[in-house]
Amino acid sequence: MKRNDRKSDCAINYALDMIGDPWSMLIVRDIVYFGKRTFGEFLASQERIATSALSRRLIDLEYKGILDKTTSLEDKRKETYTLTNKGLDLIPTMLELAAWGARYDANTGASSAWITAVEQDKPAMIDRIRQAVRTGNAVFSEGKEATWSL
Amino acid sequence: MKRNDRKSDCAINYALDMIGDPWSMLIVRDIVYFGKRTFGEFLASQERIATSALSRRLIDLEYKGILDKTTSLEDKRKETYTLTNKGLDLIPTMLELAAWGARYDANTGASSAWITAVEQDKPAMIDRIRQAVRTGNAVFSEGKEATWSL
DNA sequence: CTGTATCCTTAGGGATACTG
DNA sequence: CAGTATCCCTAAGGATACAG
Repeated sequence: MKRNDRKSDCAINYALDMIGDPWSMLIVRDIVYFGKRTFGEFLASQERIATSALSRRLIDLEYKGILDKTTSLEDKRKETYTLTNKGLDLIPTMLELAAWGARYDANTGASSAWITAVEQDKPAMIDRIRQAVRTGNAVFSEGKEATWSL
Repeated sequence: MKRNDRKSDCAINYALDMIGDPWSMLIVRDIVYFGKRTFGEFLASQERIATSALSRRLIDLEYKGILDKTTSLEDKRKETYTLTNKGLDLIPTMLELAAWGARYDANTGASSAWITAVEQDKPAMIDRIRQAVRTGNAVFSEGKEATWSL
């Protein structure tokens, strides 16, 4: 029996069943930070996820109610992935992960300014981020985390 | 090549490398929520981790600087696991996971009172939790999450 | 180009035996 | 009891082919 089959009445355990794998939060990050919405955009992420893995993750996240998949209006072949409300509610968790990571990872000095800004007034920032994502804007303008626009 | 080998300058990616597996945060939870400190106590968690898996997780978390392992003063055979500062700093992330999980998991209604209380004044609660953990106290008095004491 | 299917490989959990 | 070692098995990622 695999761990995922184990139920418990713990909310943390539930959360880990939902997004406690190595990729899900990175997909959320790609959407929130970089405004990504398509398969190809996710595929081009820094961490080089394989197509098969990405495909499964997207299906899984949709099944779990974290992503919505809709056919693009412009290009019918293209599917567009957006965060559901359940997915948008992961923003605070994502920010805490980022803050913790930035604190202890020697390689992420560049993003510390942004992290610090978020810490100043977290609830307000979460609102602004949430709004930005819902309206299709990205937190970061480029592939770099150095320049953010909120 | 496995995903863990992939470096990126993303703080979230770093955080996921550290604690993005299915067990690490549950061990942190066991320490923070229930005041657990020994192998046997972790082993008895609701989710029934196997001895071998627990052993590897503990070694790994110590290696990553999240846990400290010290020989118990009373019983020399017994190792005691405590959170480092780096580990204690995971408390905010853990609380966000719990809040998110409680919101969307139908089975965790029992813990919502506690979650609500934390949301009232999160920074203060984090401090109190941190202090409690450092002094060896548990947030929850029993195996149930219903009764908390802070 | 978007996404899935296939095949291969591996990390890591489960059960259990075992050492101290 | 604390913890590790061994063996097995499965979930899931990587590479790639390929279908729409």
